[in-house]
Amino acid sequence: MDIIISNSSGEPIYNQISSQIKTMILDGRLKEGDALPSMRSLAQQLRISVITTKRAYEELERDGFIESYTGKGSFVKAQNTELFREEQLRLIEEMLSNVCDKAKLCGIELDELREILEIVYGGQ
Amino acid sequence: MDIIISNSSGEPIYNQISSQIKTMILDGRLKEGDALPSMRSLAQQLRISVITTKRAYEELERDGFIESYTGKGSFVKAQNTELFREEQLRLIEEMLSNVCDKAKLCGIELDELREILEIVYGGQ
DNA sequence: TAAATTGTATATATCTTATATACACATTAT
DNA sequence: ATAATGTGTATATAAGATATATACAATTTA
Repeated sequence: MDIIISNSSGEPIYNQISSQIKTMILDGRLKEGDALPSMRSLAQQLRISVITTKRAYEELERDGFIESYTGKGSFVKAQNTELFREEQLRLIEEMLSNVCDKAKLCGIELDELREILEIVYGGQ
Repeated sequence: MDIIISNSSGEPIYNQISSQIKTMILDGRLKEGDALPSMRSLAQQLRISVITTKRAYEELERDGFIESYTGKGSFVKAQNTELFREEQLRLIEEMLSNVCDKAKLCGIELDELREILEIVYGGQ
């Protein structure tokens, strides 16, 4: 499992893990029923504590992405992608609203924002 | 001084204060040389500790927005608005990049993002 | 059924946020 | 001049979030 964590980013490690796994589930790299690495093996691989991987998995379980069974392991659940899309849209709207606030504050026009958006969306 | 703080937002109080004062400086409500409310009076008004207002003012001082003098008070400095604009542009680009990552993850097209951007920029 | 592997729970350490209190400097009223 | 008040500053402390070590419980496997 390719997970990369940064200690300097300021984002909690358990969040980095759960969001990367979320991404893998949503883009199809992980499918319904697939087994996740055990909390211990992932912790060992990332050189962090089991408690931290557990917290990441708890977050994924709370959000309906996986299920864990004592003694067996953790597995990807069936996804409601449409519901997730709606949730993401709400988040994106909020983020764009923050961008607009920042922009207006120093006189950045809508056109300029549109340009930046197109550039960062297009490339990568 | 009209400053509104929220205890439930999750954003640190000192950040809420400093960012609102930054806004006032940048949109012209506060001008070079203007005196800020004393740390004590602002703390009293917001029913928070002096240490918290001090931390907000320290942040503003570190970012070059104000200067504080023991016994006298805190005052707005001359602004380099062009430099600030450049910094904000970098931040905005980063935020838009995050938006695009989120969008691609659940199949949201550039057109849809553009629409949302226009809506949240236009109204308010 | 014993050993190994899995998830879980408890107690602890460190950092960030927010605070109370006491201190140092400048202005103002006497 | 100087005492009183108002200003910013420094130290010690409390509460919450993040990450950990260690021991416990359930399942699988040899």
